[in-house]
Amino acid sequence: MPVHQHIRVTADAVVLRFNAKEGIMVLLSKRSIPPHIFKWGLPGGFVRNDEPIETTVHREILEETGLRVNYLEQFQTFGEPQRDPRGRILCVAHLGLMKPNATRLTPGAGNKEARWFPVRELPQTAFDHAEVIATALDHMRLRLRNEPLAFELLDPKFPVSELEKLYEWLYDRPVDRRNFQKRIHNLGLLTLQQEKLKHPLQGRPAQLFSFNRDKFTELKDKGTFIEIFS
Amino acid sequence: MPVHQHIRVTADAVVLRFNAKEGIMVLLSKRSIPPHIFKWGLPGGFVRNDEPIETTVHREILEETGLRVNYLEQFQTFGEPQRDPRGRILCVAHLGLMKPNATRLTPGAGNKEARWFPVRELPQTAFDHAEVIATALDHMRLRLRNEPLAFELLDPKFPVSELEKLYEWLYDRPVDRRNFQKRIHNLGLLTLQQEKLKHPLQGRPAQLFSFNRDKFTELKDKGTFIEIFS
DNA sequence: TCAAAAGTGTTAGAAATACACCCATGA
DNA sequence: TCATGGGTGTATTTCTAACACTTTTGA
Repeated sequence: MPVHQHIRVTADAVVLRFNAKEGIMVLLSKRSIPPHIFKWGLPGGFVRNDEPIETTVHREILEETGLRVNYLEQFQTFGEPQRDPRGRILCVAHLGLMKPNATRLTPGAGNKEARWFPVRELPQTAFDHAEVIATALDHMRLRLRNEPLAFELLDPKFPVSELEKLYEWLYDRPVDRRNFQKRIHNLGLLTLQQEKLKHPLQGRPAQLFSFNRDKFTELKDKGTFIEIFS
Repeated sequence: MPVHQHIRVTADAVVLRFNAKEGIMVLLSKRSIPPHIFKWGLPGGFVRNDEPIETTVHREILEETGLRVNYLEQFQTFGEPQRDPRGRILCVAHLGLMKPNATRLTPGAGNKEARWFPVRELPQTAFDHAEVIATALDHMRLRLRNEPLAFELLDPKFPVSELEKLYEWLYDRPVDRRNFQKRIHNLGLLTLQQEKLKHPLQGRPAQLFSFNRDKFTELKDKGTFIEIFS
């Protein structure tokens, strides 16, 4: 049985970035070869024989887009027999998160065209990648309740409103500013920075905060079940 | 690159059962061939070329143990290059749940020996299966908060105390009986049955309840975020 | 001085927690 | 009648939810 098995494996990533104006964006690259030529697909590719799966993902993202994610987590393996016309190919799908700076795409870095798309306005996608993206967002919504993933999408120093707007975009519902601030500050996970946001486009400059990861780890080690937000 | 890829794929399952006396048990089968001969491993095996991954799991569980699970869900793919001495072999790991009846093992059904082990007293396990089991239990603990997985481990009609004890075993902490009942009943997910538990070993016979899946679906469709228990 | 976003407190209702005694059954 | 597990209520505290005006800045 194992001798005759012929299944190939790719590792692909749903890479997200966020900012308050544009919302949540996903990184796609335009396919330059069949199948699904000229459609947009997730960065990723075939796992090398001796390569850890996460390494494949980092390598392919870098090759196809020139970018490096600061957070990567596997979330599901897609394996329907007919999902790829080339034969049986499994896709080990990952969620990748980037901070707003460092997401600039330099055209011509590879031979592929890469672009950020708002998750609510995706182009025509290759294979089952639309389903993979939808599953990634569901996964993100669940994980965000208990894990500090949100901070992987924000600059090291950020205003509370930025965090709040991330939740509003992700869960697609309004959040009460006052209650949100109380709740977040009561958790004790944010450290006030001396600086304020420089040159806001408009309005009063916001206080900046940083995420206190040590405090989070301490709470988690104590066995406290942390509900960051819901 | 894809032409030279030589990676094989297995689908394996952490199958659980539960009862109040013995707690949570996991199904293992004794390996009859190298590597790790005579160690205990998860039921599972190589995915056939045109076979959906879940089908592999059902088939292998049936072949190795004669049992059928009533719930199956993929939770993680394990792919460290050195995890199997035979070469690069990925393991798409699943969580399987069974109801207390229908877990009787009939010896001699296959050529393998299969047994239930308490999750807290595992024997020596093959490959990285101890890690896979630990990850499955973490996954179960998380999913159980929002999904009605607990009922997959209980008989169709069960006393509330059975549900409560499942939570106590899984999270390894005591639960207040009165508060638990209030909370569970307030959710409105349990339907009172006319029957009472027949022939309890000791004490007053308990009222039986069934899980109201329609009600759960209705709440979920309304967008209510359901926290079953934590 | 205007427009835009930031910052801030109180109150009412809901939910969580802590806690102990009586009931139904079989041996 | 005893041992065993099942069933139940109340008071306190904590958390959640609803709600609007003032402050700071740049244009």
